[in-house]
Amino acid sequence: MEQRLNWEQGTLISELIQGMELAKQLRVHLGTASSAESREVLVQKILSSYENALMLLKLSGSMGQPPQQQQNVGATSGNCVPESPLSINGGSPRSDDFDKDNNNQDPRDVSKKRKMMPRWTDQVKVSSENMLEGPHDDGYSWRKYGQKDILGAKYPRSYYRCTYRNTKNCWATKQVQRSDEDPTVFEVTYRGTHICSHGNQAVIPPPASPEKIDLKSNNLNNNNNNPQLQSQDILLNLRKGLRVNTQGLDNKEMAPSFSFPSTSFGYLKSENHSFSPSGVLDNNHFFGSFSSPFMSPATPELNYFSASHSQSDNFGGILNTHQSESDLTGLISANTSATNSPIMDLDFSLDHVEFDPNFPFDTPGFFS
DNA sequence: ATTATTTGACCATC
DNA sequence: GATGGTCAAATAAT
Repeated sequence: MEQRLNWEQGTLISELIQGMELAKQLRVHLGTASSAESREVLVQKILSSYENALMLLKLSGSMGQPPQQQQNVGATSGNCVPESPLSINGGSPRSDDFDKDNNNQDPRDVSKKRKMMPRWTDQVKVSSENMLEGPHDDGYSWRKYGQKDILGAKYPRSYYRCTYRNTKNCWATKQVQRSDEDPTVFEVTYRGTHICSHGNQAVIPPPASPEKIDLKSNNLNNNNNNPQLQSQDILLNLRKGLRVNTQGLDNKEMAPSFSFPSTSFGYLKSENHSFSPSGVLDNNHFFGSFSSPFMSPATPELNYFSASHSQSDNFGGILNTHQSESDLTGLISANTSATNSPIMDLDFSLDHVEFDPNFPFDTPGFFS
């Protein structure tokens, strides 16, 4: 938790710094004969930065405490949550107990949060070729933490979490269930979004890497071609690209350091996934919401958001900060792909952009 | 030595 | 109580 909060703070600070830098750039632009276009771009960037920062503050404030305490410990979650040792406490090694020890926090927050994490299912077909070599991964580094025989299922379900859960507080998990009907098909249910930067290689899908582990154990760790993750990665990378480039001059300069491989967009539009009927989440959604002046014109539906709902910029940034997943999940509850139903993003974007008037922005130490 | 997997047990939910 | 999800000690792999 501490790590995450620090990370949020860092993100917040960098957003604010970015906003400041952009404002400086804008000032320079104003003093020169720069085009209105580039000024507009800068303005958008600035707005986006500050919106992100505010959103970050809001979500930070609403996280990590029971709702009834929200009004007076908004800052606490940002800075004052008791530092909890990640080490195992002697009496009860279970992390649930660890959570209980974390005062100021509902012990069920974590499980609740996880329950509300965005979730979507991907069906992955593993060719016999891959079966032999071991399926290549989805660009993320997963660590298996459990396996369970599921009632009525022929094959056990495997549970994976992000390898960087501890180091980067990345809470993404996935479940892999081999299909009864077609053993070459694996249903991969992803939960949570990666905040670790280690997924970025997914934008350029890695060559088949041997994951022989599961081959011997009946359940393959099949993780290829996951459009959602791809888009998450794109999101992350886009964010990175934004950052890098906003430190520079304007968006036209970002091309060399940032580009969308065309294949990624292909993945985004791929139909090779199905959503679970329950907590569905399509990250295309996020992608769509992550409007940016830099979005490729080749993605009209994305530009649609960009143009019509610039507020949704927030969530692109926030998503990357892995803010309150419960909040986010709520926001995205009406899941749909950007491709299929951009209208849904309208709600997604606008309903939650308002800031909580009661949010204690002036809480001492909140900005420290 | 470090990192990952296996697996039985614990816990929450229904 | 049954079930699914997670933990963590033991074990294996690197």
